[in-house]
Amino acid sequence: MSSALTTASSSSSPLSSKSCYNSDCKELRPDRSRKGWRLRTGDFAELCDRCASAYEEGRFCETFHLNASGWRCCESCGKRVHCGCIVSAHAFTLLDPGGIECMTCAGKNVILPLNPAWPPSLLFHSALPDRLKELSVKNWTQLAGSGPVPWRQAPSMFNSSLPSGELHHRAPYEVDISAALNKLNTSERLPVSLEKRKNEDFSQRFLNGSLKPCGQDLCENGTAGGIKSEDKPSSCSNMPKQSSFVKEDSSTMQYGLNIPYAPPNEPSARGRISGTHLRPTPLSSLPKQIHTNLQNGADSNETQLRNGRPRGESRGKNYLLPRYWPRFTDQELQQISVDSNSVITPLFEKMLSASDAGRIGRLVLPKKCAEAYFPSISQPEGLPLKVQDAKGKEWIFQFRFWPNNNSRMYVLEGVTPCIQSMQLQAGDTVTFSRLEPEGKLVMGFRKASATADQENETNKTKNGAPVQGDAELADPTSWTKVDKSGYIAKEVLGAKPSISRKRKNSTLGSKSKRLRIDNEDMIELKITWEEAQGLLRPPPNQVPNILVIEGFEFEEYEEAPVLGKPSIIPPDNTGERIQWTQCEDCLKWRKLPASALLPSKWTCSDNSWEPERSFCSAPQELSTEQLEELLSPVAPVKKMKAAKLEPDNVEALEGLDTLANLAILGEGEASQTPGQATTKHPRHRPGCSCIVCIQPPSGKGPKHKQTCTCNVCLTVKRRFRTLMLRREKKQFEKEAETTRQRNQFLDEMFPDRSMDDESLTCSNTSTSKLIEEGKMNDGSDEDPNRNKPSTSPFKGQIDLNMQPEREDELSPGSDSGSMMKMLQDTGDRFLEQQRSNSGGTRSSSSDPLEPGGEREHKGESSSNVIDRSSNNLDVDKDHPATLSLNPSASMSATG
DNA sequence: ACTTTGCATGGCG
DNA sequence: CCGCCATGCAAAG
Repeated sequence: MSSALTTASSSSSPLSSKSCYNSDCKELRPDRSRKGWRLRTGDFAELCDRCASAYEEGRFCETFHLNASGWRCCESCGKRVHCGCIVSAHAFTLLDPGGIECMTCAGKNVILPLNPAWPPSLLFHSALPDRLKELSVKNWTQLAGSGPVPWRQAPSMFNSSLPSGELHHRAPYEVDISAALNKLNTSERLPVSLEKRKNEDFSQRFLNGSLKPCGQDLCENGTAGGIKSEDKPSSCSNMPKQSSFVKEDSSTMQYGLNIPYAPPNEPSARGRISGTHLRPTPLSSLPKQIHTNLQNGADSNETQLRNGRPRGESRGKNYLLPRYWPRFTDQELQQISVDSNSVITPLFEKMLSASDAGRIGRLVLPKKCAEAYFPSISQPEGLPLKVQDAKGKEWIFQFRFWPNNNSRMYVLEGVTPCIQSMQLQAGDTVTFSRLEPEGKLVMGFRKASATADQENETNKTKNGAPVQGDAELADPTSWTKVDKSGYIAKEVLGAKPSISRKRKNSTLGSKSKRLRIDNEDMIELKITWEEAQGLLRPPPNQVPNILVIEGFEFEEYEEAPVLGKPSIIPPDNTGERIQWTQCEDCLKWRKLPASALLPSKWTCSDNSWEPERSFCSAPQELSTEQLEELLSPVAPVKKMKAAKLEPDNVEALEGLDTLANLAILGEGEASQTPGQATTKHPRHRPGCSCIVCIQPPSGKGPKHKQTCTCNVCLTVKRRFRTLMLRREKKQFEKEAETTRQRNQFLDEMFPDRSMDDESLTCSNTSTSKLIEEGKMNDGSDEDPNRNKPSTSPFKGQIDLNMQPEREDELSPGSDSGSMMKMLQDTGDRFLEQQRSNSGGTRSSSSDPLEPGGEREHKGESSSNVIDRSSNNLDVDKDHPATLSLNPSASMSATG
């Protein structure tokens, strides 16, 4: 496979202690050797001065691997980059369209993982926004129980669902497990009983991919510049197991996942680099942390220092029950972060039991959490523990334990005042995090009510986005009350906290739950990525950087964005930055300062900026015309801005461009006048361009013939075609799955085996073809960005109603004769199928809709008003965005 | 009599 | 079957 890998450093067996680890180097290393890349053992390659210098200066491959294979050129700057060994593993990033980019270039352009794991569903994605959306909405179930969601790097985490066979991916961030591995060296194993644990078992999670980074890291670092066959996945899978049982010693080492949270003040390069390497970020499902470490070998010590925290002797054996996994939202994290220099490490959380919240003032701590994250105590009396709440107030609790069945029961005593101050009760959740580098413990909370509302809302309509009609949105300056992570507390299904006397609400179990929304009935309740985008606002007092990625503008925040009520921010031509938003009650549009952060349930009464319009009876300032203008497609939007529609382009879009466009342009019989409020769906607002809204009410409107090519029909047909194509693709993918996994690994590690093409080819040739076709059809696209090599062929032409995972779907804007024919064909098939199978189970995600017929809203793309200009984005509400989608946040763009 | 403390019990995963 | 932990409960204050 790759001879390049058998490089010097690739010699997997450590050389004699005195020789330079680089086997291409004949020198003996001096007594004081220098560290190179990290090895599987957690140690670092011991290099002689010369090699170490080369390594540190990034010249290692140039020096020693010059003749090895695996050299490629950066697509952006053309620089040669070695892509075939461990040393260079982080020096490049794989581009979606193929090719690689050196980190310098990647860092400039990207804040997202460029070497994603490419889960099957992503294999065909080329447009970044789509990938984002994909990431945001895929694997929802995997989000369950997942850990903190780093808003900057979140995209990577959605890959945690990758099958175990995909352990090959490189660590999303370099995970500093060196310390853990040090322990590995002293390797103390856990009791067998522990090792046997399934599912929640640390090792199990490792194996199934959720702890991939460590595993990958292990692999990567353990293979010292090359991969030997025995080092490949199999060995990777073994390693984690070991490490997962490594016991902690008394050092300051921390195990577990790094929190995928980029310190705001960290050099962007670092953040980006970590981002670019990310991939399957395990959602940090495990609250334990391993600090990110991008410099091989650079900071294991730092890590330890940073986390100066005594460890219990049994800490290493911890794996936490999912119910304790921290599910902080980025918002919560952000709020906790008092000091921008601090990094928050979510540790764990616990739902308060009746006794916890009771007057006794004892909070029972999950044993493993206590042992993992709190100081180790040997006396039952324990220690006073200083804990800071999210407001910065400090509390001192007694952290102690009781002997219990040969074990311990850990409690925090004296929590009553704190609990009361937070107004918590049984069912609410307290969260524990640590501020780095101070190591300060921070206690936060999440009200069950907020969670309940949130979750209900989530599951009813928005998938976690506290938008209109949602429960109270957490006041950004106050406590975080909203859990956007998509989980539902057990109580929320019942009648609120009232922890039943019955122990452990047996019906629902003690685990947090997320109502499944992947059924047809719930689809209409989902929020789209696009909509979610529309809810994101820069954090207070933050001016986002604008990045252009693949032709799309993104807002990049140094801090996590916050959620707000959708609003429209018109162009800033007067110097007065304002936004328009709609009252929840009277639906009148009100003008507010653009900087105002609006709660999801904003009403006129909240209008403190314009007292005379702080009640619903006050007339609307905007005329219908003005509103229309505001809502018009060319109106600037707040969020994700796809390639702009120039008036000239309208022609090109005629007939087949996105539904949204058509609807907005008022073209076609079914379209609605923009600005005209629709009542077709509660979530649809004036200007909503989804298929539901652009159609006349049930039974009304013209009949559609089979040959009809109106927007609606075309859309329906297109969607049907999508469905069919998807089915085919699915089938194909299934077969190719195994191969692809292997290939992905190989491709990523050994690009010289022409991974780009191969992965596509082996995955789905028809899809590739379609992509090709899409490229060709892109001729009418005047998007200036399309010349960018790494740009998706669909940019600017992505249909709102397409499925995120359907990049193979042609944009209707790129009309052609064959396209029309295809639509016709699929449309016919659709109609046929409809005739013969009218009540059958239908795929909710690509449910064909009958033109002009009575329909329910089943997951159509209902673009949020504020997001209308993003109608070129491939958004599908079948893939709701979760607000824990912090990635989206970081990717938001201003209009 | 009431509260606090430390431990025991047993349901549950 | 075993460990966790929510809660019961008795002793101590």
